Amino acid sequence: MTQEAVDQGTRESVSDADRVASRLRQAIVAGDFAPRQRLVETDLIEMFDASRGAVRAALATLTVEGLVEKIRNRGARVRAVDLDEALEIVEVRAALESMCAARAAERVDDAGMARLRDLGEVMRGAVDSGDGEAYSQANRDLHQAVMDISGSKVAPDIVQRLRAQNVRYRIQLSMQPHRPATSLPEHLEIVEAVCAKDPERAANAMRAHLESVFSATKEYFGNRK
Amino acid sequence: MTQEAVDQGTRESVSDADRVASRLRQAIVAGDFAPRQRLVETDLIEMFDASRGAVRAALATLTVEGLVEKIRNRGARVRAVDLDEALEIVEVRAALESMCAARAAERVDDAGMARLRDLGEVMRGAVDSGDGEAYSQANRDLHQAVMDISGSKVAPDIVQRLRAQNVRYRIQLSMQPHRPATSLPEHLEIVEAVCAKDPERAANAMRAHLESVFSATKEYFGNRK
DNA sequence: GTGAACAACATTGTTTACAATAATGCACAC
DNA sequence: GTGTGCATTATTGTAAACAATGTTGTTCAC
Repeated sequence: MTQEAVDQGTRESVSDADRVASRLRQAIVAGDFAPRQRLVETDLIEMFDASRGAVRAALATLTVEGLVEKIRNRGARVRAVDLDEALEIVEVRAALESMCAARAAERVDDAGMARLRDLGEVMRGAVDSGDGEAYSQANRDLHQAVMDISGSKVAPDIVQRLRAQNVRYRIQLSMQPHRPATSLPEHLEIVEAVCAKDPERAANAMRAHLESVFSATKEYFGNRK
Repeated sequence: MTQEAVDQGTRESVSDADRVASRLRQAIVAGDFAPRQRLVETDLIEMFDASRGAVRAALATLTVEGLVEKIRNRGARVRAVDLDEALEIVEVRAALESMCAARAAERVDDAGMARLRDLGEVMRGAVDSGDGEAYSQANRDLHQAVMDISGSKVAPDIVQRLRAQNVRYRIQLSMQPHRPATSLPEHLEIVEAVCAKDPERAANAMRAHLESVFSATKEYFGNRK
């Protein structure tokens, strides 16, 4: 639930169930499990070297989070998010993240501005060198940084959960060769708007960016399916 | 052992864990458990006549939902939402519900308009007769109706979960004698705006209403605490 | 060859017992 | 009287066994 998903080594007294949930979540989000892939308890026990109870609790957790779906007496599988829902998720993100962006513009300090500008430069460099993986990572970091700076707690939690749910669409979209070049200026405008401490401009920049993501998702997957 | 006859009746085989989660959630939201009250597994087993595994799974579910918090080796308790978080929740609701209100205004049909206007009349009547309970119920129904009409799925789910989390603030606020009279016109404006099929007006009406809730919450609880 | 009944298997749901941990109360020294 | 250390108790965390359910493959009648 929280971002303490470091690992089990450093942190003592983390229950097995939480550990399994953390690693399973990470595996799903990383794409190690395909959508609709069955999650057989026995396999997970071996994979994570945990008891069945822990695996079971982890599956229950991820089910509530929307990453896994369970059918009674038929087990769990990775939930497949359809296009309509993925688009809804982007819309909700737009509503919440634009709100957080405005708040971030109100509260940002020097350290925050440095962090944002740094991420902006990383993204620019990634586009120049064509490093899609680095861009994707910086993308995620930037969105997270804006929400951290906003000082909110409720909205970021929700957004993080939603981002995990449609990770498949985000990943495939970011693999489009031209996509980073398209979204780079949008991201840079978010950085500038927040650093200018202009809440309305920041909200608009974030909303414009996510509307761009919305259109690109609709375009790309609407045709494919 | 199984008295699901009283509970689900015709419903086909709902797991014990889900049944317990459902009833426990309802109990918390209804205020049968005070915030920070301990939830000892043994007690819940007796209370709901369920196995320990089922109780445990239910507690895990409600923990992810944000209604319960667990401390390792120290058990579960009803999570207490502080004022800051309650206000954040109202802000998030404003962002999401105003979006849904606009969507509802675009999609509303005759049946939906009839439902909204009916609820508006119920609220007006409740204010006239001073029936706070009826007003509260209609209030909840109205917000739910707008989200139903919006045809969305993601945002309503989130809002419902958030509403459950700060139920305590909502209830106490609605007990303020003058509060229904204040919020009635706001609610009626929402109804009118949606029925006028004016998305922007609907979003503004919903946002204005929730900003009013925000202010009232801050005012009332900010002084008390 | 086709379809239905049935049996063997795989997987999950449930219950029970056991271990680990934190809270509590008591004795005892000072 | 007060505080510390120890033993007891209450409560949760973990593991294993058992029961129920769904799935699959096979046999047999037609």
